[in-house]
Amino acid sequence: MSQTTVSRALNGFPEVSEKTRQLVLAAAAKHNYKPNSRARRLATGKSMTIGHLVSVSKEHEMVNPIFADFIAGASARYAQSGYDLLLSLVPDEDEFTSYKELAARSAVDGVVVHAPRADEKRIAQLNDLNIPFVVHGRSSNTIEKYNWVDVNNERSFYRATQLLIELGHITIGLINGVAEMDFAMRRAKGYRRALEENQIKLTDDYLTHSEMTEPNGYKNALTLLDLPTPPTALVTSSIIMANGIRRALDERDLKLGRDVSVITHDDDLSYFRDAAAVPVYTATRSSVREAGRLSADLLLKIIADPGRAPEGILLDAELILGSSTKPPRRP
Amino acid sequence: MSQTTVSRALNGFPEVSEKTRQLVLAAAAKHNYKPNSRARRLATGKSMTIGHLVSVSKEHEMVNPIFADFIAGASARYAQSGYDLLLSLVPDEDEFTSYKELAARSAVDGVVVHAPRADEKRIAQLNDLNIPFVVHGRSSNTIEKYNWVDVNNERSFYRATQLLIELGHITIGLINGVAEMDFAMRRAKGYRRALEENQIKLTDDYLTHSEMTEPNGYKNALTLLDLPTPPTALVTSSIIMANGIRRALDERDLKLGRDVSVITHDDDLSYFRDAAAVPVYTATRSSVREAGRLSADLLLKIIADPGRAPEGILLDAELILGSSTKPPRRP
DNA sequence: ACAAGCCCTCAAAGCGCTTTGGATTTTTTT
DNA sequence: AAAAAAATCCAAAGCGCTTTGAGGGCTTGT
Repeated sequence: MSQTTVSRALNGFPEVSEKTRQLVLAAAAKHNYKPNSRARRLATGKSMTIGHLVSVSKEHEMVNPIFADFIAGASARYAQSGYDLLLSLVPDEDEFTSYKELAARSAVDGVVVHAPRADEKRIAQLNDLNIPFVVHGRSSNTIEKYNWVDVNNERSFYRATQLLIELGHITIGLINGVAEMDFAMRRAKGYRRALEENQIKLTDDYLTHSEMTEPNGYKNALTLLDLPTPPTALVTSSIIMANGIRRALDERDLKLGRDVSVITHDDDLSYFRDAAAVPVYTATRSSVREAGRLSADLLLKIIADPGRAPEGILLDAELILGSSTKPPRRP
Repeated sequence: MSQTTVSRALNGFPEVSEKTRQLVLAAAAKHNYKPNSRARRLATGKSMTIGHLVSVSKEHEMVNPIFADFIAGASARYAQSGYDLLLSLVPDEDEFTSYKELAARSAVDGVVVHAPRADEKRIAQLNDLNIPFVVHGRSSNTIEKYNWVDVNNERSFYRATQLLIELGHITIGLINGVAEMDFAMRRAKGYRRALEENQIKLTDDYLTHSEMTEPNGYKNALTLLDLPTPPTALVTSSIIMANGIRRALDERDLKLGRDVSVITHDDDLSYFRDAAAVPVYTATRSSVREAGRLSADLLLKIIADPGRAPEGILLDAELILGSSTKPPRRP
């Protein structure tokens, strides 16, 4: 049997009879034959690989656990379509170089951009390189068109803050992510808008920006609690920070909910799933794993149809009521 | 200038003059030329890719955040040597199929095996497939030789338990990982050995096994605290579970350290780094990122020299004193 | 100045597939 | 039953590199 026939049978071309196809498939299964990906990729001109470049700041060397869940979502989708997932953690100053290199050696058919900043150079760069990409998040100060999957950060933090205000809180802190990140900016915006609409004036002392680690949650919570007029409620950007905040409250002998209300953004991480009948935290919840799935989906569509107009997918974070929010204690 | 010369210049062969090489390099840099990886891989017969297959249990769909840090360590090492990292999350029943497929289509030059069980079929399977691999962890019930990088789990949990006993604790619980996992088994063994050596008899009620999530830490801590004779000290396998334990203590109005002592294993995750002058948790600490680096290192060595005798690298977890351990309160 | 030797360069083959275009066989039509 | 059409199959080219085996230019020795 000729090579052509085998190739056609395996790749589902119509020029081969069903009978032959079955024969070929049976033989392939028997000998555990799979076309060599290297040869196949060279012949087809596709690399059947999606790149995920995660930038790691040189000093901090941190990898946000949300990547694990995001990638878990994406990976499942790639597997379905026969794509491989190439993961690369790059020092952030080398980011562009890495993209360029990937493009030059044509190692990937597309990439996912993680953690965009409000000013994000990568978008223009990738458009220049003409390599299909999807951004997980958005970039406020970017005018170019691009494909993205994001959560309604501004609106959900507006709602979270609004909820606290309705409960009677007036002094509300925000323990946010790194200031340059787009999502952090949007969240701060939502928070500020809610305060303004209710004529609440708070200085920026009530707003902290940092990498969303547990220790930072702790530290920033302490800082806010030490203000002359400490907040009676906190909004925070990550359930991991919320864990740190809880520790800070504990140390001050304050009780979560009773003494200080907390609303957290909840990415629905598999190792921090808040699935009790009454959730521990009142939260703006949106599954990052689902975002991964959708991003992968969108990217594969773009690759299949390069002429496609850029699309944005906005996910709704739900505001979930838990037991970490109560009216402030009467003084 | 001929293709050969360019190829040789770029790949550092001695048959080309230094002058020519510089010329070629300059031209390559100018046009941003990088050899097409697909073609190169076909020609060389190497795929220059390392596979990381992470198995995800279908029901739980969980991705342990330690992967993020482990892979961060490994990724850096691969990048240095020009290798790509192929990440695949596979439902655990498909594990072997995935390895076989990867081997058949020769998509990777080697793989890293994550989270081995005490009975681990993958090791024999990979040996059969004759594909270079390194196990992160070990498999107690496996007689075959293989390369591994592991922490001294038994010893460090022995020491942790011993420390609690020396402080005066007699009722000590262990909140462990999934029972089938090799590391969990070793940790339980170390814990039991310390108890036995001190003639402390405790039923298995004081030992819980589960996925190492925050909610499980919480739930299992509550279970133990509800025993007729509740433990005055806990050992746990993950700092994430420790966060859950802290929440459980909080709910019972117990103070970490004062009322209940806790020692946790600490993988030194970047988002949970316990770096205070006096650490929050007394812990058996070992950087999983470093383990990633070492695993990658070892795997690349094996690939470079297939004749190599299998090697095991045993890392020492340090016992770090923090403020979560005190003598038990006098009743 | 010529031959020998060395260093550098080149043309061509091959990696294992896919894909094209033509050849062969089978089926359908009249 | 012969011709036309359809269904199969096959040989060969090509994907963009690396690598082999051979040729060309330059330096050195006599």
